[in-house]
Amino acid sequence: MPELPEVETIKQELLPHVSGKRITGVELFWEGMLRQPSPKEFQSRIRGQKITGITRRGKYLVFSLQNGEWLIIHLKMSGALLAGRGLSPRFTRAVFHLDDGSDIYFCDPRKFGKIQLVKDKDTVMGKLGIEPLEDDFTPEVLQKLLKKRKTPVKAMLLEQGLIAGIGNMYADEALFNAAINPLRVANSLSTDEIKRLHKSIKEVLQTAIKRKGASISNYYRPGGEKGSAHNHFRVAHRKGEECPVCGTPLERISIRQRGSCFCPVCQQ
DNA sequence: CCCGGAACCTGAAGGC
DNA sequence: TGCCTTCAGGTTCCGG
Repeated sequence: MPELPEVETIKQELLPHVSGKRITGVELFWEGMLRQPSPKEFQSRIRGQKITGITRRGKYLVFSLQNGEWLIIHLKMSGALLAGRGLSPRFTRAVFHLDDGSDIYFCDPRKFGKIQLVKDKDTVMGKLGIEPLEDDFTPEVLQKLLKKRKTPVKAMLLEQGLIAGIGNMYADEALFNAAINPLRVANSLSTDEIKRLHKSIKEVLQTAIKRKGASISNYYRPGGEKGSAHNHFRVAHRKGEECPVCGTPLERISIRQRGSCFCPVCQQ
């Protein structure tokens, strides 16, 4: 499922396909994915616009258009964007036609993904928290975020208004690498634990980007290839397997209705 | 403000 | 083999 590393990979690999191209039309096969404006207005406002760039903010993909508007896509659980010509991928919910004859297909079996066209991107993303891979995400910043919180640290890591882009898989991986139990109350972490967690978050995300994301569920890159990050997961989605450090069977518990895999020995 | 839980969705996996 | 149930989880919304 697309989290920060997957969305970052899609951004990088989609950019050469769309940069400088003009959108000649959009077909919508399921209108529920469109958050705003109405389908007809969306299609008329986006038609003819040149795509000038793509950025990522948290798990959002942000296309900048020549007229100053923003096409914002969230892939949620199962969304994927494929680039090609004359394809008909399964679960296609929308197709963007470009002026070089190529198409961008938005495929999403679960129909959770959302598309919107806005003039002010802050109305969508203004409440997002800090970007964990930027230099201003320091151990001190993390300490301040943790201090106010009485929730389990795992739940806190998933809050996009605090840190933007971490999802269930990478939260589990970061906590394991920092040897912190996911149920630990956020404001109870020691300075040393916060330093370890900060370092682990950066490393886990950077490494996953190098591996082009994790192809769990429906994640595909724009060319149709999978990522390889999931092959290197140490605890995420590995319930019952042996802990890579101590050999103890990994456990899985539910925290805020999210499956959380961890080692009961290494993460006390 | 803070926290937890339901709803949105449907393919895939597991049980019998 | 096939029907049925359960599970998966990012975000938004709602209630305590």
